[in-house]
Amino acid sequence: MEKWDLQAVVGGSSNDDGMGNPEFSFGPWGFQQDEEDHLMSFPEIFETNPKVEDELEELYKPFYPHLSPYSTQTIITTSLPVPPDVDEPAEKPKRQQPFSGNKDSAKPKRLSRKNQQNRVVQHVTADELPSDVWAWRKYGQKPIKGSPFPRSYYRCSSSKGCLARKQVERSCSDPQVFIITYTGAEHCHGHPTRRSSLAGSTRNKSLTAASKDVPHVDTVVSPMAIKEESVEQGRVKLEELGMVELDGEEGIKILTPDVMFSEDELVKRLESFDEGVFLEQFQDLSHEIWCL
DNA sequence: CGGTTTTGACCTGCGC
DNA sequence: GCGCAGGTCAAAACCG
Repeated sequence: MEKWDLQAVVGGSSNDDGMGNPEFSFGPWGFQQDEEDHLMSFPEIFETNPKVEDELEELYKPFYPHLSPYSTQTIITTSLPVPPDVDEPAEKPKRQQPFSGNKDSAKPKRLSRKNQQNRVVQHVTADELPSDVWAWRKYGQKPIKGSPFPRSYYRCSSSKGCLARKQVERSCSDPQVFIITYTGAEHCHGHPTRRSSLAGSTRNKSLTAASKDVPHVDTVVSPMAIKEESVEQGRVKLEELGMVELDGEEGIKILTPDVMFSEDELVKRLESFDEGVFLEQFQDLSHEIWCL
């Protein structure tokens, strides 16, 4: 994956990073999805190239989250947002570290269950597993009583102080449905423009049972660093096509699954955007993805 | 080297 | 108070 950095987005919303900087925003804190059809079918491609189907399955899935008959649901269990509070996270009595000694009293403590009241729950299918702009690091996995599938625990790795977390588990009633629960606080930082390193992120997860149960969701690139003027051009044009919905002066809601290009390429494409050739360009992009 | 995943052990909340 | 289950830690291994 050299030429393109691709990122699929199931939900979209607009927000501000708190510093007055507008950004594209995706992820759990503003979920939206429509029922647009798509221009072409990746499964059709795979059917003609079965040998690489497995390898590219994870790649293609995010592009076409609507292929499944299921519809994504988002359940916000409480409407009260947890204020980002990095300096003073919800404190618990210090845990004794039996194997490391009492070596650290300053690092963030675990959140108590009572403090995880702000939960956003999404029910998605494997095809719809959302990939958001945040970088998540898996920090645990536990078997859940009553469910044959384990639950995986992820925390945001974009910023060391970020308390955003999510859990991914399969529904025991319908193994095709994944339950993604976002807990903790909102991200306390801007979206990562690029992952600092991909090391360790590409191991063959398909070889492990755990990964089969809970597919990994990776983060590649966000469009945050794109030239603002180009973004603005793209916004207007995408809105004209009904692909996005401008939300106020700065915000933008993605109404269709998105594809994130490399920054340079996206800028180029936005600058030369032409409705008339949009479909053709999309077909070309799909071909380039296939050629990876 | 710096990032990730894996995984067993430990901590904590909650019900009884 | 006890036990269970969920949530987290951190060492080890892995990867680019």
